[in-house]
Amino acid sequence: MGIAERREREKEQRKNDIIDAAEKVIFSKGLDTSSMDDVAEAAELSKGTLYLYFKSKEELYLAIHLRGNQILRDMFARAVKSQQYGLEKTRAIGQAYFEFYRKYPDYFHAMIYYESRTIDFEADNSVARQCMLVGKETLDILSRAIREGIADGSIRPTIDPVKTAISLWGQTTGIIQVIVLKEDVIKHNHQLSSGEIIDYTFELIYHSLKAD
Amino acid sequence: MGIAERREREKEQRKNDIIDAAEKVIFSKGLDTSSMDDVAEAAELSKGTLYLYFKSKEELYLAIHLRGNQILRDMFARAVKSQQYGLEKTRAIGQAYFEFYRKYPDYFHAMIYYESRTIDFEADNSVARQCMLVGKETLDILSRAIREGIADGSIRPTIDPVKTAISLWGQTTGIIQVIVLKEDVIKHNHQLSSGEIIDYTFELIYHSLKAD
DNA sequence: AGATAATATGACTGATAGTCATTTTTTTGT
DNA sequence: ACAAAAAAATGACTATCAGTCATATTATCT
Repeated sequence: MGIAERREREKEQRKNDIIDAAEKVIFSKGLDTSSMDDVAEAAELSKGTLYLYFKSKEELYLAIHLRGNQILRDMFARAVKSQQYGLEKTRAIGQAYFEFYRKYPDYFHAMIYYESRTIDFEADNSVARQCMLVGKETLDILSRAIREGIADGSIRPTIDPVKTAISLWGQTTGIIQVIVLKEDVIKHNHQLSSGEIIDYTFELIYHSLKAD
Repeated sequence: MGIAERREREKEQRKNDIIDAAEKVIFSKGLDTSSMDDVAEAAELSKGTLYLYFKSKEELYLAIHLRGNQILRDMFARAVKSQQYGLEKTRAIGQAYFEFYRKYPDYFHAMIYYESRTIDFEADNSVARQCMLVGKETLDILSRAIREGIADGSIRPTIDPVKTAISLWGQTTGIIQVIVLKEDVIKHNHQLSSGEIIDYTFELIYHSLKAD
């Protein structure tokens, strides 16, 4: 009998509806100023019901974060396919990251929100677990591109693919974060646009990887 | 008459006492779980009084952040003095940043807290203003080191000192942040220590700057 | 149809940021 | 030295909100 299955599907559906409502509210008002009552109203459910699907506001926000992670992973996968050589794949991944921020700034914000607090990914919390898994997949795409670059001779052979992937991940997240938060200050103090800084950063990274 | 001046001094002193108390509480319990009542009790003042000196919990935390910024700036200044050539100065700055995190993880956390939310530095808010100023001084130390490196031939001449300073600032903050938050995951998934990642990152950056 | 299980509700609780009328302390003018 | 004025400090109070739970509604099973 398919009743249990249907129920499972409906539960998933409702979960998604709640995330949709939460996005609508949080993306328009900001996380801090959005209450669970706001989300409940947007979802046309009572607040208590939200807590049947997500055990805290934090976990609900983490579910939004997860969606962002999935989009980013898919963008990385597409970026890799767009280029032939590993070095260019790596650069394309960096550009995809920045494009992700441009296209989905709210998701990026959700991501960096979790960059400022420690989450217990080991906790038996399916959302946090999934986040970690998708994050690992994303990083794997990057380290694979680097490995390919070494194999095809576009990246210098002394490069360590895994260390480099982790390092680039941090570096790129960091520079985008600086741009998000200090764009105005940088424009005001140094007359530089975010695009210039980003492109320049990718040049630096490119230079640090390319075979001579 | 020196009364106004003494008052000014006393006010400054009290402000500092409050920040001391706030650090004690927040560094031991965490920001989210520390209440203004906790801080008030630690400062042996009523909560209302705190609000005479800081207009919000946020601003009080920003004052802690400012202290961290000042320490970091001073560490950068010392790092620069420790080396002769620009390229080595630049690397020493990076190492000083990581050392700052090691020595003052609580200040680092206060810093990245503000990396996840936009602050209005233009607001007539002396603490935010001071933060921005100290941040600018810190960045100037870095861009000066890079400029020196170009002049002394240790850094390649095509490097743009200001763009590079901004870029390295973001990259380094980003990689330390990744380490702070994902140290366990990285150890578990890739058997890599934070020291290895950091050293490797500095090698990459070094390679991207050095004259050939 | 009645019993049982699964979902949903919203009033309630506890915590806490921020306010403000009142009190206490300090300074000033005589 | 004292009263008036100014400055600093207080803590009870308000508003908001995350999270809970006893109760009600709806769906499923026999």
